[in-house]
Amino acid sequence: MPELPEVETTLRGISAHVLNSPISRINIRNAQLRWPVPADLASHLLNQSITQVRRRAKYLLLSTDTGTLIIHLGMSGSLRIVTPGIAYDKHDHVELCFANGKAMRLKDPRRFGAVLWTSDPAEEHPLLNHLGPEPLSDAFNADYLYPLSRKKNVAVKQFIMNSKIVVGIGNIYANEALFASGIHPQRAAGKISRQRYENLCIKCKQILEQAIAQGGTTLKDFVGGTGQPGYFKQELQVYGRSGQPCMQCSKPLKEVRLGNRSTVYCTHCQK
DNA sequence: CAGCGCCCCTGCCCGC
DNA sequence: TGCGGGCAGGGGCGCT
Repeated sequence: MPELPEVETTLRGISAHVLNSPISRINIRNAQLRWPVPADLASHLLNQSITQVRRRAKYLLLSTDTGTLIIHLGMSGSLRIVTPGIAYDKHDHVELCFANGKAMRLKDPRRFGAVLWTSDPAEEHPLLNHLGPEPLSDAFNADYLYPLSRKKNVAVKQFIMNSKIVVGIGNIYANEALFASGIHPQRAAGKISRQRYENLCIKCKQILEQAIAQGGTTLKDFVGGTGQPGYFKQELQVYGRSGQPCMQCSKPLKEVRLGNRSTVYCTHCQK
């Protein structure tokens, strides 16, 4: 999936095309996602314009004057801007057509994504109201992270992948940030110094920003809003490189499973 | 209540 | 070439 950089890339790709143009038609081709796509979407959106597009965690928030369309891309979702009428892909679920002649299609083969509507401020939605800070915000720093980590036995990788602690850091970038920080992914969160957390925060930001600059990471099928793949894959130091030589010390990278997610690290460079 | 699996689903890759 | 098994970028939820 789309981790934060891929969602941010999608946001930037779709924004200009979907903003401030009345929605002329909505096609729900397959309502089955993580939750059913609301059948009454059209009643909220038809003839309305999207006045704001933003991201919170990995949620895309498209707001009109009366509410917000919440979109999550799950593991395999992508949004594309197309010309209405071109052939649908097999797993195109939802299409919004705009008066400007563009259409936005959500495709999600694995259906772990979501399309929801809320008439309340989106941040108050139950899926969003408990979320931790954005990793690229100033609020994400050692002053915040270090005290939270005290007495926590959970592995640091799981700690930074917990959206109540900080949002948007998924499996790829958790692996990468820990490698860049020289921190062993299985180290207990509570046993890491303030200084190392400071470094970890900086590395998280650097890696996420670098990935955004490259249009995200395309492993298999991710495309940004205008159909382009991301090029950060070639920058990956550890993710997907189990058994291959460490880029720093050449020792073979090790892989373990942590919280059911593949975890790759260097036994020599990460302590 | 923190923490841990399970599970939702399709597709792809690997080994036999 | 076909098929079964395992695994994949997320995260809500139920159970202990």
